[in-house]
Amino acid sequence: MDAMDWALLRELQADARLSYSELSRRVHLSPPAVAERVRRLEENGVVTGYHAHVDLARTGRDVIALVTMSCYGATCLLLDEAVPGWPEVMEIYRVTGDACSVLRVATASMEAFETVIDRLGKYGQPSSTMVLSTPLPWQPVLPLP
Amino acid sequence: MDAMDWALLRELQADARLSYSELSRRVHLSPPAVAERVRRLEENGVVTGYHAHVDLARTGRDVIALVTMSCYGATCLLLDEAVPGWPEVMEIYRVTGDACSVLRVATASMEAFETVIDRLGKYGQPSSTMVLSTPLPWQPVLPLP
DNA sequence: TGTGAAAAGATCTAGGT
DNA sequence: ACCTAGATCTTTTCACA
Repeated sequence: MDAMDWALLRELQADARLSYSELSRRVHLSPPAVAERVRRLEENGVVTGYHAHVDLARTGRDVIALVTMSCYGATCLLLDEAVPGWPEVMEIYRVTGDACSVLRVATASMEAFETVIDRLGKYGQPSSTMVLSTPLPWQPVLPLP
Repeated sequence: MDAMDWALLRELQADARLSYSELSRRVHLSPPAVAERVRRLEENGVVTGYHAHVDLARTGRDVIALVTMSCYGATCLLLDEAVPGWPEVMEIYRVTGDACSVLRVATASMEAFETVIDRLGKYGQPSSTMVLSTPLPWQPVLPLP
């Protein structure tokens, strides 16, 4: 992970669709050398994927919430392989504290959100905090000073 | 937003670096037609960007936390344009409830995390929950049934 | 690790249905 | 809105430093 790798990460985090030749211009390296370095960043698991980001509101997901689950024991949500497949569940974090996990949930309506909460109730006690807006939806990973 | 748009969104969320010709094979449409539809999805703000995702642990960010900020009033964190620029702050959500916002923070060490908390203390009361692991780091936005 | 050059493949533009 | 086709640009491969 030298300065060149960080330069490539910076560019690919900002725009994952940049061509190798455009990348090569920006970091001052030949296209094959860029391709080789990017391949290694992928192989070493530094880059975990390239994803288009989608505006939730513009795709009909008007209700977004952070749901804190308290469900220690055999019924814990984290033990069920199926939950990460629910399309309303965008992220799951296992956390310290009174709760066991935090989920980011996005549904089309409050009614749809209610049925997700009902389904989550099988695993433990859900506690919901509604997201009003997202002042910072995403920030690239940069080298820390 | 017809079935073809959803097919393109599905593919570009799974792999943002797919070429238009590879996309055209997968959705059974000519490359120029694919390019035109993708251009419109970008223009309409449905697609907000294409981003390489980076493994935080493999880039030296060993401490991840969800920090809930209670800071209503003139000193509120959400009023300071500078905070979204801090490299340790990966996401900011404005939320309902006793708190005003939730931040996802990633630092190299507990010591570095402590200094971020100290800096956040200027805006209000931070309450930290540590992230032990991330069973679901990301889920694509799919059309809901 | 890196480069340069040639083959293979992708994109863009134009004209047509 | 979509397709085809040709010109241009990009990616990939490979010999070599």
